[in-house]
Amino acid sequence: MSKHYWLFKSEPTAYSFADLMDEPKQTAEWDGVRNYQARNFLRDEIKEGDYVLFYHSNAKPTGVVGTAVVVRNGYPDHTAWDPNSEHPDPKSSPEKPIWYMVDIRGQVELEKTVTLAEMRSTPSLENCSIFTRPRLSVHPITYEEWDIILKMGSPLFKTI
DNA sequence: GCCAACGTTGGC
DNA sequence: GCCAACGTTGGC
Repeated sequence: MSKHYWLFKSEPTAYSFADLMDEPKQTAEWDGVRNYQARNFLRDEIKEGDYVLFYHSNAKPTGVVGTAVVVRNGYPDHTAWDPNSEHPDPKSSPEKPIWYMVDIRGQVELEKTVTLAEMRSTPSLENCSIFTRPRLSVHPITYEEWDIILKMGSPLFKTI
């Protein structure tokens, strides 16, 4: 059972990495995903103990800002059948859930944001899912990509 | 099952 | 605010 690596996108005006770190136990439900491909990852593949890069989209600048770890496997997203939630879906119900979420716990804020522009100009990241599948909000990434991005965001660590 | 229209994401 | 790239919807 090897760990897998993921990149989760969030608009910081909606939910930022700082918001996650302000939660009790730095833990939150990753709710509101309403895309089938991302849903499949959340429901079937993302497991407790997997690592997550937290990415800010529609930000200045956009990029990876921190890390998190998955603390609960996929389970039905109850906000879908709450008409007062931000992403209601009347087709989903407790009996027949459509959408899923995991819980994540914030770990470390990067020393510096690894911007999308920096990642785009890094040849070893050219096959990264964020470039090959634009607009997806949950991406699988490789260990190599995880490692490269973390080092880009940790210049002090890198020089030790 | 095809595909046009429409909606959303998200970089710029 | 613009718009490219996709995903979804619904008529046929």
